[in-house]
Amino acid sequence: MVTMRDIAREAGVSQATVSYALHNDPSISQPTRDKVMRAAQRLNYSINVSARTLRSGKTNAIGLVLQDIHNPYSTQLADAISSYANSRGYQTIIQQTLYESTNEIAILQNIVSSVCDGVIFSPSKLTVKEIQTRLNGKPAVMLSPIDATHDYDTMLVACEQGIFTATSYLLSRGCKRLLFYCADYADFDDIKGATDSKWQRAAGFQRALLRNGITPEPWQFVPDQPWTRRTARQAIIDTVRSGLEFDGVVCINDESALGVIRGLADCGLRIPDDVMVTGFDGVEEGEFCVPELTTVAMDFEDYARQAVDALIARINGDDSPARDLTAISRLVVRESTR
Amino acid sequence: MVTMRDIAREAGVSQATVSYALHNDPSISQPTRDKVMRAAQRLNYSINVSARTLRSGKTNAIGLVLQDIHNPYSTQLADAISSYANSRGYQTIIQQTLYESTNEIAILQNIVSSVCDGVIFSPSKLTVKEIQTRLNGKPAVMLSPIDATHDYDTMLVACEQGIFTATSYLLSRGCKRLLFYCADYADFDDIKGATDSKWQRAAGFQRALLRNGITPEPWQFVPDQPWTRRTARQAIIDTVRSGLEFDGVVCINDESALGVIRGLADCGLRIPDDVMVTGFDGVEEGEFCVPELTTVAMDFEDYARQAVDALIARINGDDSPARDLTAISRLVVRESTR
DNA sequence: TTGTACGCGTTATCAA
DNA sequence: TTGATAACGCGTACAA
Repeated sequence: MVTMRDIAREAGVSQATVSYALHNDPSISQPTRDKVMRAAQRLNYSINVSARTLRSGKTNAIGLVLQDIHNPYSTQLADAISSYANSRGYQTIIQQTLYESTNEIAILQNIVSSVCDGVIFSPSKLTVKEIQTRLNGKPAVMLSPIDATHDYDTMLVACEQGIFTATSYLLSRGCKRLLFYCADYADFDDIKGATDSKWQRAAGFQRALLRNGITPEPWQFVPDQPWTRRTARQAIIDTVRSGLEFDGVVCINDESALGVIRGLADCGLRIPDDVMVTGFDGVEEGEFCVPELTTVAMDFEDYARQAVDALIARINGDDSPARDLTAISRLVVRESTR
Repeated sequence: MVTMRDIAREAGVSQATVSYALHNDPSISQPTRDKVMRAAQRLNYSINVSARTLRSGKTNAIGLVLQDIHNPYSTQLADAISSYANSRGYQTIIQQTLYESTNEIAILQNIVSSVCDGVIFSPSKLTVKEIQTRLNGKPAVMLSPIDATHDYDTMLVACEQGIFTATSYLLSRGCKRLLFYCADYADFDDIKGATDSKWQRAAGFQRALLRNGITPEPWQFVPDQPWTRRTARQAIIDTVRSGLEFDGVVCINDESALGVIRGLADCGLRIPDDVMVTGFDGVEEGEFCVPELTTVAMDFEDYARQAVDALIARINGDDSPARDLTAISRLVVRESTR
């Protein structure tokens, strides 16, 4: 390994001079700087990141902790965040908790161990308070937490509003028997104040029905499932086979919607003629499936920008009160609705 | 930040004793160890990774450098590799070169800076020789390089064989007018020895035709394109509009195949009745698109295991001659063929 | 304008 | 069985 000492020897200066020269410190003369630069080139020098971090306390990296990167939403989010962080001079270290609190704890440990300067964290089992005690003062931005505290900047998605929009759209297109995929049935009064993203989405569905004079009924709710293509496909097949009649499915996210589309195809139902389908997220796959997916699309770039900007501000010492941030979303009408 | 010194003070021992105790060194007595452990718990200690790395020279991380993580193949590969590396006690740091040699160089710099103990590298512009000089002796495993050297273990995919299998299958199902998406037409003799994965795939297509007594002709080759859904969709639409008749498309990868399926749907053609389609990779999306995609599926777990095992062996000092490694692939027949 | 000296938190060697 | 002490490579106050 080539160190600054090696360059110093090669260039006939001290190690400190090398450090200054490589950082373009104005106190170094141009000839000396050139001499150092050339020596560094010749020896193929590259700085030791551990030593720099140990000395400076800065890593120039942010952590991105997601529950699971094995789905298009997460990978698209990771892509957007790492690209934008990069443009702001930060590396991104991506980790997944796989819905295990032990992993959450281990990752938090690791983050505090000066692996990164701050973290964008999507909690799954741990509450914000529990996270906070383990974070030991490291800056963090939370992604849709279970409990609403105001200790950290929080990225929100307008779930209730988005599903309300999608549902209203399906009603306006003539759907009479709408299904919501997926949530267990609950009274509107029980869920309308929920902070949990699942219940917010269910609430948006119910509000749209009520607004149109329809009282939500239990049959309209396909029971709670993991939000994956595989489970959605099977669940909708089972629903069709049960003999239930419906002409539209409001899906809780795009991945489920893709599974629902596939399951309806398995049953020989035509989309949108027999059944209309909407998603929620705006993942790329929705542009290329057959039929293309009508969805409430989030602006991933906007989301990434807001989250990363907030985190970097905190890293740089911003101590203003925690803020709630919401990314832009909009309805994108494609082929899965008429 | 809590350091070993703080624990030492808290537990009334020296800092070195703390280090030994935390590493379960047998020379520390049980009572002392307990005392230290409790103190560490109390203070919510977590080790400083930079200091450990600086001192030990080991990072317990591997780099994964891909050309582009914005596609299902790459994300699935990244997922498989990081999961398996994790099970072997290594963190994975994922980076993308975005097909820019400047990025490749910058990332190599960064890797050499003791950010990780070794790297799994997918070259795009740089030759293996160029990479080697910049790698400065760091262990590496190459993913399908442009030039075949034998300085590094190399992960190969049986491209020629795989496309041969897919093409042969379509011929056996009665296809008479096959298209290959996508490669510019070239004589079989020109390409049969190619190492480049694109030409290997084209060669597999041609060999299957020749084996069945068919002479490949230029009209069968849709011109070279980026391997994305979007370009494939447009290209196949243009091909149909040009009036060319065909009854099967052998696609160079799954993502292209998904675009082709979508483009054929745009043209009102039925799959597999009017046109059959095959892919190559085995990405998950192929199980859920309409129709499901027949493809030559690689075993991502097997691929990840071989690549990571080889790299870790090198990190641990294995200096046997470089080996070529090939992941298992097999034809998976689904709905896009009859 | 450049060099000296020290410390960041850890691990490893040697004494005690 | 434990404790001093010296590195690891870099950044920076301060001296020259």
